[in-house]
Amino acid sequence: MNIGEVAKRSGLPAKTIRYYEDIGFVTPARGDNGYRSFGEKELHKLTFLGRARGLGFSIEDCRTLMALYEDQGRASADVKRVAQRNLSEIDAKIADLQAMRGTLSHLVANCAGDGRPDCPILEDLGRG
Amino acid sequence: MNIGEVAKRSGLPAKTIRYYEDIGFVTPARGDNGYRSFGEKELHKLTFLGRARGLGFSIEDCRTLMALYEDQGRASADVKRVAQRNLSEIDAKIADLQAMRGTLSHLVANCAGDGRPDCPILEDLGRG
DNA sequence: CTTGACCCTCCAGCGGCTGGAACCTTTATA
DNA sequence: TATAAAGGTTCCAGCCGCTGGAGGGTCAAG
Repeated sequence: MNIGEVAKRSGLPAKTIRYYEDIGFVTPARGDNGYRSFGEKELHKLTFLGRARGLGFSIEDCRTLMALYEDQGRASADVKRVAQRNLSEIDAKIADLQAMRGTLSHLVANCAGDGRPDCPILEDLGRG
Repeated sequence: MNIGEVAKRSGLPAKTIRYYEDIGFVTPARGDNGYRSFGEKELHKLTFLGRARGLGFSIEDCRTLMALYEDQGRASADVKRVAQRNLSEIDAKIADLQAMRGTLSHLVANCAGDGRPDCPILEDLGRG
């Protein structure tokens, strides 16, 4: 399987797949023409990776998860720990964004948004 | 005022202030010793900037907001437009994160997290 | 034999800083 | 007065996770 098909089937851009090879995530074989040649296993890995990234896991987390995935004797506790840490990071980000959102939506709501120069948004930002 | 004091009073790291000078946000005078010399106006600008960044505005948005702030005849509509766009970007990010959070917390909740290898988190990620 | 789709490598850049090296200046202390 | 600590300077590199583009090679169809 060439990179184009793997890209299609995994949902990852070819560029990203090459990058994942660079950082040692997959090591596809090479044909005589120099083209990468992927098997089902590599495709599966990449799909796993794409999903994990989609759930907000960092590349390093993915490395850990991948290793656990391939270790038949792993303890689910190890996986859960990684996932829970990710979950709290996500929660922290959501909280940050919601705090921003609160302030900003308040300001937006109070701004006339017309041709006059008076603007509570700028007033707030400029409060020294 | 040297950079250290501006850093303290604006809440921004000195490094960041130097960076903001690099990208043309402030242009402090220089003393004979080469040290940056900030006035109240620069401090105020930096504080504005810090607040705007804290509300999630991009550097480019900040540039726009700063210009509007300094333009006494601006229309509040122009400011509001920028703020609203930022608000929808924040909303989009929150929605993304909440989708992740939903899936992930579901998986975490269903993972025993003990010494056994069975793990719905990995199972889900590996679903080809 | 050419066209066009695919593949390759390598380098640069995104945003917004941040760390560190290597150096100079000012201030406080012994 | 010597010196050490605390501040300032520049410049270059790196963070994350890709992404774009240049400049090429390869392959299948017409």
